Amino acid sequence: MAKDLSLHPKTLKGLQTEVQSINRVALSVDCVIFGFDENTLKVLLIRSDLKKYKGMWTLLGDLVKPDEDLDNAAYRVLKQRTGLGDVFLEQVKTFGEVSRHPAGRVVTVAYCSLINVQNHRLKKMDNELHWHSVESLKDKAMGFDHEAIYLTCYQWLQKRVQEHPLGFNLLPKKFSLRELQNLYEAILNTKLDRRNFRKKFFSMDFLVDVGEEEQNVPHRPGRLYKFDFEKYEKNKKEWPGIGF
Amino acid sequence: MAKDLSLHPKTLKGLQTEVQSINRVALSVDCVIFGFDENTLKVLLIRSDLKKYKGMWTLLGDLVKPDEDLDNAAYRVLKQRTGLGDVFLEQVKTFGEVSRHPAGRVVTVAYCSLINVQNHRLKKMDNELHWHSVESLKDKAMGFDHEAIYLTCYQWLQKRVQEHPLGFNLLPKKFSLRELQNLYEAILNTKLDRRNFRKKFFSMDFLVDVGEEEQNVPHRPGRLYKFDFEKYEKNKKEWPGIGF
DNA sequence: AAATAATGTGTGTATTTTACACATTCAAAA
DNA sequence: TTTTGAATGTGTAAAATACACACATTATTT
Repeated sequence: MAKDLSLHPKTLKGLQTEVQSINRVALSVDCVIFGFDENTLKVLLIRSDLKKYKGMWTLLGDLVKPDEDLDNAAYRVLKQRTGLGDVFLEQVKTFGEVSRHPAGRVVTVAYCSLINVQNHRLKKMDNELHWHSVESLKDKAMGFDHEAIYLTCYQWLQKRVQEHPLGFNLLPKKFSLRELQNLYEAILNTKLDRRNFRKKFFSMDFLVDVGEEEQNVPHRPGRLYKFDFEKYEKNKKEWPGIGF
Repeated sequence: MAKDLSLHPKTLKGLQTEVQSINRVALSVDCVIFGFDENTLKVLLIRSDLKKYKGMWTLLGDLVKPDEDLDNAAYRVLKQRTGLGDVFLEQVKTFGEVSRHPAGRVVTVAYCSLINVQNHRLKKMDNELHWHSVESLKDKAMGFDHEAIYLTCYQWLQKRVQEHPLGFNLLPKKFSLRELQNLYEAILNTKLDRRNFRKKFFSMDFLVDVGEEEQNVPHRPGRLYKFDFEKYEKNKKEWPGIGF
């Protein structure tokens, strides 16, 4: 049985013995990558090659390297799979059940990423890399504990998108209010009132009219806006108030 | 350089090779244990014995054992130090910077715990185990990256306590509204209006009058209430609304 | 018995949310 | 060219919620 690290951490050498002992686990990151396309919220998955999970879908992940920060590992996976850098990425939760991985103890840190799929083609070298609508995922089986991880991240997104301006990461730089509303409706799986939605976002005062209009829409084009981060930082309210 | 786990996970045997390879790290849990006493929010810390952090304070933690779930490891640490079981404990964030630990790569999963210190004596076997007020911690140095971990958990608590009924875990089963308000004021570091606070909590409709009054107070005693979890579950609102 | 200090209850105002209606503009169809 | 359709863009009233604030009540202490 391992000695207790914190109860008797007398010397650095003693600690090093502990740290380098058998008391170690494999550590991975798994990315839940969301995209928004055709008014649908989608998740990027790859097919599992493992016999045990034959035909099932899994999140994109990899082992964390010994000299690699967690965030960097997640960025690496993301870049590797999508070719995209400088995208939204945030740690959500760590899953460490002993038997969650058939190959042994693997603890995984789940990340949520939001990317703009506009003008983005997946690298088809990975021919089993596909977008799956959140809707369709209800009926699909996922390998490992990836369904639990995905659900955690999806619920995290649903909550988070209501209290922080994350959603814009899923849209092109310039977007119409209709697109923004479609996004929120897709994420929250609700219908929202168009006028109140508009009023809400204008009142928060971080949308800037870029003076352009939608192109190639089969109806009256809407104005295009961009999200102004500085304005948001200046005006954001600190006190949400108690309520539950 | 390690092979990519997800790009080529052909066989279980191959995976096992990866998982059991050098590609492993030490994993620990660290608990930010909050208590509420003398109208003050406090954190339980131990003094570091490490030379590098001589005299500094650190969180309570330990290495996760190879056959131990993360949550269980945190529970174990908590039980070991406080003697308490069945207490509030929730995972907050994982800290995995490569050089965060002087003894080598140690990734740690931070947990936040809320305990009721009423009628609770610390096990003085650990004579360097002490409560520290959140206020006093501003001026104290902490070892490792524990200040960052503590701050993350404190901010997490401040946000969380406003949207979920966590606070009750810091109070005795029966409490007065004044105690509850003092708790919120301590956590949020604000003054709240007594009448509106009262109205707020009564309107949420999960406080049950236990028909008793405060004892041994030097003024008119207040009524005692308890938190009714079932009532909360029934009445809680689902839609907080967009706003940031 | 008086003074003190906290509990317990409203009430009016401001702010925010919600429901809802109509005119405008562009594109496509006639 | 005109008409029609469909979505954009704006406003207003009612309802709900948050906020500021005052006074009577009750137990303890002097």
